[in-house]
Amino acid sequence: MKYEAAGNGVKMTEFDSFDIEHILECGQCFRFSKLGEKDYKIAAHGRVLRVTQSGGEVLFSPCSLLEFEKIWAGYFDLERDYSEIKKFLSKDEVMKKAVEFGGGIRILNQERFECILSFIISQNNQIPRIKKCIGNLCEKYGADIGGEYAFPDISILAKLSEYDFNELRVGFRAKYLADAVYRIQNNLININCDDSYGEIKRELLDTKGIGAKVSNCILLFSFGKRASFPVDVWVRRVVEHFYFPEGNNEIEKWAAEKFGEYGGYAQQYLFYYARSLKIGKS
DNA sequence: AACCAGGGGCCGG
DNA sequence: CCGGCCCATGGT
Repeated sequence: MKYEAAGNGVKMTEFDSFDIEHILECGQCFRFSKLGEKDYKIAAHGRVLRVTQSGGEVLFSPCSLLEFEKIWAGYFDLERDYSEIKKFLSKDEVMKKAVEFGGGIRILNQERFECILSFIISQNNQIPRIKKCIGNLCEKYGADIGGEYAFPDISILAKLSEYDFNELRVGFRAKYLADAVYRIQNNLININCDDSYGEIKRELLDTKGIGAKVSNCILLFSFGKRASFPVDVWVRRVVEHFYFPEGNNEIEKWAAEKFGEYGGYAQQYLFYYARSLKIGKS
């Protein structure tokens, strides 16, 4: 991969496994909007970033070289070599198809506070509405960052009541959000150090509104626990369709044995593939 | 153990 | 255009 300053941004070339559409549409992130073909606006790290991809080039703007190195390279997981991951997963015929379909997926390294609240909102909810709810939260309590709004700081949200959260139209999740903010602020969920998978998982599961699926998303997307395999309805459908026509109630366990440390990548390829297939609705 | 809460997008009719 | 369906978790 190469990158250089270009106008008010940074141009990336000679890269592998990067497609901004795959990255944003595979269900891991909610704070983005589509401007055009492989042209997106993302809000993260208190900034707005436009990512425009065409013809073997990706332009990140506005963005300095320093900002690219310090923030976005990590955010987009650019240091990681995906060819090893893909090679391992593609030994399986179904996974080979899924990897080919979503070959440009990278797992973003997202901010933990935002990720925890976002995936509480995501429970029993669909992507357009999740984006709406998070947007409501940011517009009302986040800093203005030039036409967009940053995800609010914990110090702001810590002052809110369940009633305040309810006004964001998050429904019964309001009390979960208020509780999660309290638990993060009081280190009952420790987002500032790198504990083991088991420790974080326990802290998350002890939080009302966070169950198996949501905790795995948080661990995968913001704690770098890449073995996590969140099982949502799409992943369940696609896995049962291809591997267990009779059904399987232990898909997470199956994935752990089959994919091991690559579970999270497998899940993302499968999710993106499943959404395109529209299978199993009968 | 099965079912609802709660709500807005979405799909089929 | 509208009525029923979807959805992850906790509570009953």
